[in-house]
Amino acid sequence: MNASIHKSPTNRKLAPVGLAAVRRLAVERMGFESLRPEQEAVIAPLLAGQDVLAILPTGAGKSAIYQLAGIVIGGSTVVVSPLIALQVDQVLHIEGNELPPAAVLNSHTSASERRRIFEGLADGSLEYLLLAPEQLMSGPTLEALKANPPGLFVVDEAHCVSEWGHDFRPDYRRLGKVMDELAGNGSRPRVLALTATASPMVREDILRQLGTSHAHVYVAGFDRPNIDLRAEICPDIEAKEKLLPLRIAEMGQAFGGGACTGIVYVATQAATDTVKELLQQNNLRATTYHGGMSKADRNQRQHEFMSGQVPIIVATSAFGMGVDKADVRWVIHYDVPDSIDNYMQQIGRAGRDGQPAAALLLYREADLGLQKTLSAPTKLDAAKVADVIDLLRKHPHTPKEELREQLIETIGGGGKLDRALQLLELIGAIEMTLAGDITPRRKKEDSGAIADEVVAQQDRFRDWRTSRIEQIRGYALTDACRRQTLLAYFDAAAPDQCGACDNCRNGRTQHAAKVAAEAPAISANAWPVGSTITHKTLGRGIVQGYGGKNVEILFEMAGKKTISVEFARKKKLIELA
DNA sequence: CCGCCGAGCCTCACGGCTCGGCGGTGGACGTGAT
Repeated sequence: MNASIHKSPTNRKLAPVGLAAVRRLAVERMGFESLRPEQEAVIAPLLAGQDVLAILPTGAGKSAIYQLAGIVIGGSTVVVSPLIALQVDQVLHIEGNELPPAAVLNSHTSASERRRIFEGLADGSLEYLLLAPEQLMSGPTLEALKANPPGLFVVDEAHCVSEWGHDFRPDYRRLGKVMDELAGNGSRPRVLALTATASPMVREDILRQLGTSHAHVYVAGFDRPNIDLRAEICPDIEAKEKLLPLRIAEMGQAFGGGACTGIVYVATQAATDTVKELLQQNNLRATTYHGGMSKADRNQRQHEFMSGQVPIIVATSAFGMGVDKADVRWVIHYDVPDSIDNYMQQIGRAGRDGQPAAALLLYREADLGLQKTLSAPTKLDAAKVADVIDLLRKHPHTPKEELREQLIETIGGGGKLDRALQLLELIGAIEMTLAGDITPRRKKEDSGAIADEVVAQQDRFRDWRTSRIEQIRGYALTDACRRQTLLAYFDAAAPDQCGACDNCRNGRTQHAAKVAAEAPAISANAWPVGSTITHKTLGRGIVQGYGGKNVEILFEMAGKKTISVEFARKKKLIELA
């Protein structure tokens, strides 16, 4: 599907006169009564020339922020968005309001359309250009933007930078370099990164990757108080099979009787069918959705669910981004997700209308294993990495395509080479341009030692991924208030007891609070929760909380660790950063 | 690293059990062939 440049009658630039102009535009073009405080809190620093990372809950009007600010800030607005379908939705939304022209650019864009887009950038008639990060790696697109630098560079769904940039979609990691290239012409655009969920670690990762470490970070809050939180421990698959239809039926009753809308998340594509059959045996109508289906199938099933023809959708994590159905009453995880980050994203699809909704996690210990395999990064062999380094040093003038073939022969394909190069660059052993030209650095050091560093880096990444899965276990098994547990992960304030989770309802929370109160009060004299610290061997991390005599720290590279406060003090291991 | 499957075992017709080997396990863009 291709959205074309829309020649709207409002095709004129407005003078950059600041917030007053944005407020007026919001009323005139979008029909708002006024801007929301969160929107102003993001737009104001942007207009003042700052980069901004904004974490705003769904429904806070994220797109309006860049749509309005983009007009007032001179130059075009480039919007990086992870899915073509999302980009097309955005363009349709822009065209529905009286906003300047917008276009999407991707591999399906025809040559003539592409030419019109580049012309639009050159003569200033195109305001919004929506594309995926991969598109920015194409020479012509980058050249067109360098020739006509945008005023505002938006990274929508910015958690993808951290979530996918490490391995799945590495071009997300190269966005910082794209901006460096744009800045090479003396005009680095202002950066606006937008997302609904980002833990402190993910925030730091996003800013580091985008090269905007001094950005203004605005967090509007994570809590979705209308979503009731529950988890049930299931010893085996039979328990899950029994509970799922039962709980769905109960929710139907609780939320007004009859079939009510919900999402069942499963871990594998095959499980979408088996769980759908399980539901059908219990007279529950459901459809399925996963990434292995054809585009047409996916569209059809999504439509069936969105339009209310089928109340339940059984899906892998492929389902959800950009899904904005107001009346989803419940989200049930039949299999555990891979992290609290993704859990929050997925349950956030319930209760968008503000009415009561529920999120239930069916936790089976053995399900963690699958997530561990799925999210485990590729293994790198130190000897082969050393060979790669030697090859790079020996052949600085080999044409890069030829060199790449040799490198793949050395280390293997399947992303291994790209990951190795990415890590070599991270530790400063090579420099790499967007075009893929590589310059070796640290040439006097032993290639074996550098390779060990690369492998150690990869191991720490693996540990971080594993620790995220471990925290799902923590959430499932906790006696504390579930809302508090989730919000603490995101470093967000929470009441002692929310009253809207299973633990609060059955009194477990009060017991947990009593135990905590009886533990020695150590946190006051140690490092405040939420503060950034440096550990002698484990590096930078964020204090997440205290349990007994231990402090829990989420490290950038090493993941979550529990450390004895007394030991850390005695050895002077931890210092406030 | 889980779970499925077949082999082997126990014992006497068939089924139930254990054990070891091995296959499968998310997410999207792009390019280029048909």
